[in-house]
Amino acid sequence: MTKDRASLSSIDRPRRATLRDVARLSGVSEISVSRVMRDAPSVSERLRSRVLAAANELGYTPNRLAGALKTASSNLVAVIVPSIGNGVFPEVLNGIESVLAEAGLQPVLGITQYDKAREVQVLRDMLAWSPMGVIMAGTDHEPAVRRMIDQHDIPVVEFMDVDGDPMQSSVGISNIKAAIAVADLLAERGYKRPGYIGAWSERPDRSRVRREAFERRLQEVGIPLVDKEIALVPASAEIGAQTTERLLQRAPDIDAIFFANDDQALGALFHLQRTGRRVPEEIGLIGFNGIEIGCATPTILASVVTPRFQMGVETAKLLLAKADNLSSRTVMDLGFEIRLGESI
Amino acid sequence: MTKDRASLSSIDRPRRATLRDVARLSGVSEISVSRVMRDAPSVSERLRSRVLAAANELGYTPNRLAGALKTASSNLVAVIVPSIGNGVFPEVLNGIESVLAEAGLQPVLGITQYDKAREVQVLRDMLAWSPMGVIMAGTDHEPAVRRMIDQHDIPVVEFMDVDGDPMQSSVGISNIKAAIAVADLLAERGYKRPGYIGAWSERPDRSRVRREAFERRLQEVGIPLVDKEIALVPASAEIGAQTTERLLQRAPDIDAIFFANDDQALGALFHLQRTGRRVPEEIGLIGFNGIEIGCATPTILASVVTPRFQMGVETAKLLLAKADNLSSRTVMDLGFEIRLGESI
DNA sequence: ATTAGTAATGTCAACGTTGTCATTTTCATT
DNA sequence: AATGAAAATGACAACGTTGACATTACTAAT
Repeated sequence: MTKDRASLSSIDRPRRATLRDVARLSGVSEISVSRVMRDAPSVSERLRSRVLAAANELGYTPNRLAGALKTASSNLVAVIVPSIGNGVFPEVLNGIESVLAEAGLQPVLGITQYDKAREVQVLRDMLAWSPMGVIMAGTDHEPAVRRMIDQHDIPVVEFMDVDGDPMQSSVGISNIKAAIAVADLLAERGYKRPGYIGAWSERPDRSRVRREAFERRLQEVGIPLVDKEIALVPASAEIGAQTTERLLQRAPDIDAIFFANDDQALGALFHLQRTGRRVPEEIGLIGFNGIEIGCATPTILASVVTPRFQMGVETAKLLLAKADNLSSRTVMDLGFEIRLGESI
Repeated sequence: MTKDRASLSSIDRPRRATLRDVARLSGVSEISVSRVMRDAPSVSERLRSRVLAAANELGYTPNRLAGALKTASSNLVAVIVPSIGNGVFPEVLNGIESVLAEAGLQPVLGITQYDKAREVQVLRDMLAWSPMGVIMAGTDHEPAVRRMIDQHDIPVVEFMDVDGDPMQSSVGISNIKAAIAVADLLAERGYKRPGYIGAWSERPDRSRVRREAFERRLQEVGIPLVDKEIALVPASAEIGAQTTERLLQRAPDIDAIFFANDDQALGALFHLQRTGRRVPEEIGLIGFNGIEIGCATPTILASVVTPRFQMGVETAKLLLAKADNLSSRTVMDLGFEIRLGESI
């Protein structure tokens, strides 16, 4: 019964230093240490340096869990994307991160695998950490998502898509406008028998929206869609080659194809060239997203170039703005650009 | 002086429900609610359902900040990568996430921009959240990194590279072995005048390690490196074309090039074909990483195929294992595969 | 030297959980 | 019915921080 304190944690190894430890060592109060660590005002230079020295000596690291609990706010930002496999989300993420890091915020990553139910689960898990904001892809969610957001009332920005109805704000491009632009382009260039190729059963929904708009517009301009082929698996160059082959088997007279993504489009381009079909003379190709490699191919791939990095940047910036003014509502259409290339 | 409580938060809007609220509504103690929410043992079915009903009615979400503070442990995992722009880290991340999600863990993403000082800062910020583990790229860090890890004693797995000396465990491939394999391949195929192309001033260091091993081995097998060209900017297809052109300008008799990455290699491949040089007859090309698109090109790109997704998976699995047994030390060499393709 | 006003520091009580330990209930045995 | 053991529930005190408010130390004006 001699020893009475500090024998709780495992023998000897000093547990993580706390404010109290720093306070004791530097002979000031805990709150003063807290103020120094947070660069709060009203701290004398003398006290500050004394505290800093002690903190340094102990290797003190603030415990954000405690701080965030007390202040009911954190520097965490929930970032929810459907996937990180293909090239589009990493680039947006990159933009998001660059802005968040600047502002001292930390992204917590959630991946939904294009599964709406999972999205709800992921969001729930993230909200448990009281993030200061939420960034998520797309505007089409389970009702539970909106409820949760409302309850926590926390800023949210949805990115990718500007066609849908956002909970608060959205940043992206209009897939419908893009589809129309491509349809018009095909008509203008004199194509008569257009086809369409997609992947992964049109996940996410916005690719379906785009295709439907494409079909509608083609109808309007008098060159209705001849046929389409939607792969069941995620997009890839190889799948692009396969789906193209299948599509052309069924409808050999197709003279142009609009792809849901550049991976498939490139696969198709290479495949057609390999098998001796001339692009764009015999068949025109246009992809979607405008990935960098498409600019370097012997035949430059035509594509709808989406501003992915910028989208991330603007999304994050908008979130920061909303943190100050929650009620603001913004829909930011960043627009796209059609790179004509040589394949159409 | 009539009203006395609950008038703190903004008028009317109910703040987030807590355990206490659920407890009151269901007429049980807070700790019981806690137990139900955590699926702790020793809870009767009757109580469980009563609590669940109340929790549901209030839309209760546990506050992990409080829980984690109390238990001094979280389900957060710090994941620190140099970049998310190029194709390699997203794929690893993908693997990591798939395993973490399965285990109910959440990745917090930190990006260092290949900056060692920034890595320290990022790690510090993340440790403030008491993550249950840390995953970081590479084995070469500032001394402060190791100190922080030691102090928090927390499991860490370093991925990418298995040549260096890990803090605890590492998962990846040996860049040195890969470099040797490529050098040997070139010799074996009868190339006499090899060149090398890299990017971004050889960030990260492991690309430098690889090149040096490459040079050393070439020396050994009697076909010393003729020349190299390291771009100052990040890798891309376009840069690949430029650097190749520059290299060949200086040393037109180079008959094979080893690239630090596939983006540059593909850019080079396309560029050479565009400008009428035959690959591999006049010049052989081999890249690094084995990105998917390289398999689909008219001339299939030779490359060192790295198991990026698997690397992520094994890294995360290893972290989970270490969570149970902190002291375990493992170095897991996943190996690589050389895809010969048609460009060499 | 007194005063008033500001800057610097401190005390105390939360924030929402959960671990420990105490108490009560339940249930199979005798 | 009495007993004991196990299961179910609860009371209480932390976890490490910070906001509100109180106190003390300075500074400048009289």
